[in-house]
Amino acid sequence: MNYSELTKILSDNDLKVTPQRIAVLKALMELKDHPSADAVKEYVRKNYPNLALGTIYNILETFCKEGIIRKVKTDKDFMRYDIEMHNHHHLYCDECEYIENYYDEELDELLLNYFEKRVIPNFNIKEIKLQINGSYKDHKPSKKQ
Amino acid sequence: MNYSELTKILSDNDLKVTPQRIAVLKALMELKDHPSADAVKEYVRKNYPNLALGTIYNILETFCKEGIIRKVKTDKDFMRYDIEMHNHHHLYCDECEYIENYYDEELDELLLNYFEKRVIPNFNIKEIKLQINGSYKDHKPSKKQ
DNA sequence: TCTTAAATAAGAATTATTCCTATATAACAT
DNA sequence: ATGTTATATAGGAATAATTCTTATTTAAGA
Ligand SMILES: [Mn+2]
Ligand SMILES: [Mn+2]
Ligand SMILES: [Zn+2]
Ligand SMILES: [Zn+2]
Repeated sequence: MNYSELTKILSDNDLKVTPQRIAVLKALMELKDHPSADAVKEYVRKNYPNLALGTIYNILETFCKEGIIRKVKTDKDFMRYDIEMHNHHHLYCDECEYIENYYDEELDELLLNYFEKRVIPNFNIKEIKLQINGSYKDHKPSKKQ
Repeated sequence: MNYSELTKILSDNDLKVTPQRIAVLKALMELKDHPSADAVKEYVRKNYPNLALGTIYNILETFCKEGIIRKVKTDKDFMRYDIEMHNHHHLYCDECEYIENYYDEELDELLLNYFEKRVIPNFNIKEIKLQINGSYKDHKPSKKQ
């Protein structure tokens, strides 16, 4: 994704185009595995060694508010972020920190149909995400993302 | 659940029976809404004002290791815990911190069948949990759990 | 080029959680 | 019942992730 496509994402969301935001946006796209703020920091500082960590948190929060990215739920004590906004679910590996996107339209259809019939009293469903827990048969060792 | 039932849970898991562990176990059962360590602290200190927060974290971690409780994934920066170990899913309210258990055997059956056919390459599924996001039509205001 | 509201850098502060260690105690053996 | 010992706890310090504060910089529009 080139510079003008990245700026478009920002200006489409009424955000000022700054080098920091572009760098964070690019990092989120390159780092496939739902990076943490720290992982984003490591990545962007290759090119912007002075980019403040506080700024990264600001930008991530702004992107969340604008719906450019989402937070990913984990059972660790740090947050991870997801720039893939198309409908998908997640495969969580038991043995490492890897979280993979899982796309399955047939499944989405199945769930949609199921919850059309099966109404949950007093609750208004907006979306359903699957956490698929398990392990990769061949999983790569991985540190904090 | 009475005292001897609580002690049984501990001794069945080869854990020493201490007043602190009993108190935390009881708190987890009384506080239905997937309490945080802090919520457990507030609850147990009604009866044990000196019970150390570090001890609560120790106990929660021990219970997790023994499979007495589980961590609940949220997109907040603190952990929540779940003593309900029967198979269930979660309803996450958009507008407050409430997380409700959702039991649905028909759905579990449906998913089981679906993923018997639909094998995910290189991934070994252990369990599937639904995060059902939405809002209660009549939702109670709620602070940090 | 000028203006200004908004964004950033740098570091302090806060919060959740973990670590450390002296003391206390549950479980078991005598 | 009492003594022994490995383990658990209290209390406080340390750590790590995140948020806050404020002076400075800058993007965007006039
Ligand atoms: Mn994803
Ligand atoms: Mn639950
Ligand atoms: Zn793995
Ligand atoms: Zn609610």
